[in-house]
Amino acid sequence: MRILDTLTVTEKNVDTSNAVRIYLCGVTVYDESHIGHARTIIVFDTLRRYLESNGIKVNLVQNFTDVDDKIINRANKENTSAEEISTRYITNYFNDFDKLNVKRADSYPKATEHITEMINLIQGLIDKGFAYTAKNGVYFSVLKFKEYGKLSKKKIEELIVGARVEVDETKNEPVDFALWKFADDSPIWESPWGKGRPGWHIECSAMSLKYLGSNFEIHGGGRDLIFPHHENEIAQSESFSGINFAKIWMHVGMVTINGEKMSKSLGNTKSIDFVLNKWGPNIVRLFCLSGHYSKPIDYSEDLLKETITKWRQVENCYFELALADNFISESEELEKIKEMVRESKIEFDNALDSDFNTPLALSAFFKLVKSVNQLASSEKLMRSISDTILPTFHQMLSILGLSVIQVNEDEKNKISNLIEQRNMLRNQKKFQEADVIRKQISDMNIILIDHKNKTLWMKQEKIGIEN
RNA sequence: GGUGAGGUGGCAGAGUGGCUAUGCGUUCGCCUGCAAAGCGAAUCUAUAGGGGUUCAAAUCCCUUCCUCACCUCCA
Repeated sequence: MRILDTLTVTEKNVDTSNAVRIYLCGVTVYDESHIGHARTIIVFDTLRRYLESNGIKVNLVQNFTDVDDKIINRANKENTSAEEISTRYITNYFNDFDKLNVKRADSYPKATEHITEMINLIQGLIDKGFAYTAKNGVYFSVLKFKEYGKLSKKKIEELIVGARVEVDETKNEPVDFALWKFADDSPIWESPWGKGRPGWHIECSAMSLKYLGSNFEIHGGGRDLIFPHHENEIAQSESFSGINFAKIWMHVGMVTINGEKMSKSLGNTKSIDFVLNKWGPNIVRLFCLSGHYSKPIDYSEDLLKETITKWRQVENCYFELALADNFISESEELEKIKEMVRESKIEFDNALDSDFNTPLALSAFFKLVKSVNQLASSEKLMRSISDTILPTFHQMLSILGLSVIQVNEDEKNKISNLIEQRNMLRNQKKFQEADVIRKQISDMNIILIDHKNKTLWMKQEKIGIEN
């Protein structure tokens, strides 16, 4: 599998000979997560699902930033503690992402639980001459790290000239960034240099080193983290370890709305709670994977509505496969189907192997869906054919993290009985009474499909906008 | 201003030198008691403008225009 590396701007092979170690920059827990966060996390969730489906072990570490000025501000505003705020939004995070069918990462380290590791790292940087103590804190000396700017392709001189923030005169250079910030009010920790809090970037250097070592396979996050966050992480980590930090940097494009970036500061975010209520998890996942991960994707109601149609086809396909009749089919036909399924999976895999091209993989998936619906429509979808297709269909669904609504046995029996009653009435041409039963069934979110010789049913996921 | 990514049919979105991507939409049809869903056919040979290289370019080169992102916290 090849992934485009932001640092070298080349496609690099992912080393899968051992467990693939992935560090994903997660969220700062001061508010609800939104669809932008969801995209990044769904991309990485799908990536890990794909690798795992090929029998490759993955060690996915995703941090929570739970010490930050925004958290403290919010706590002050609500007259509570920073801890209360971060705990609340971590709970909120898991609630949202469980619903989005995102598999739990292998660990979710928190900044506040790794203060010691950060202090050790900062001390190491001071000892090696890369960091210094000043009036307001401990800073990283950017000029000491010769390769600074290599990830974001920025020149240090230009950063110094173009510094837009008010320059803190106590630093040696305006570009130097804080590793430790002195503070007197909670939350604060003791350190060899004085009470205070860690800077933003140091947590990821410390925690990735602790959990994944100093040269792991993939470091990921949103594109907006390239500068300064990931640039600074590289500076810290490589100055400390003396070796390359991550082998591949993988960055996910922004979610825009009306062509503009969705962000808290612009106030145009769509929370995950909102999109889940409106569209449901499958539509949201399909939407997030419908464009190449590296490019921006625009959130528009029309596009999401389109996605509902696509999802209905998948549901239709699923129930056709699940409820196919037990006819005996010709073996010649079966061989053709086997070949079709095999090619479909190869197309799907090739797309993902080639810089995780999910839109291309989705097109392979929808081709398979279409083929099934064609077979069903021409009354050729026998049990044996369904059984040939089902494993691959399920595998693709599982990689994409999609799940068709499940129906229990009681419900199945009830549906079968009602269908039988209705068909009896239909045979007697008592259509009004038959329609009453159909209505009764549709109230259970079951759609009936009248084929020539039998009536098929499917359970549809309820999608908020349709109500 | 600097840096980076882009501009593909009504829409979304692949393709990075030659072969119909794919999907949605729209119209008509099949199926049905009527629907729904599904299927079929039609629409759609598109590649920001201009130059160039080539037997051949959406794909390479030059140029113009436009969009977005990052340069400040941000997934």
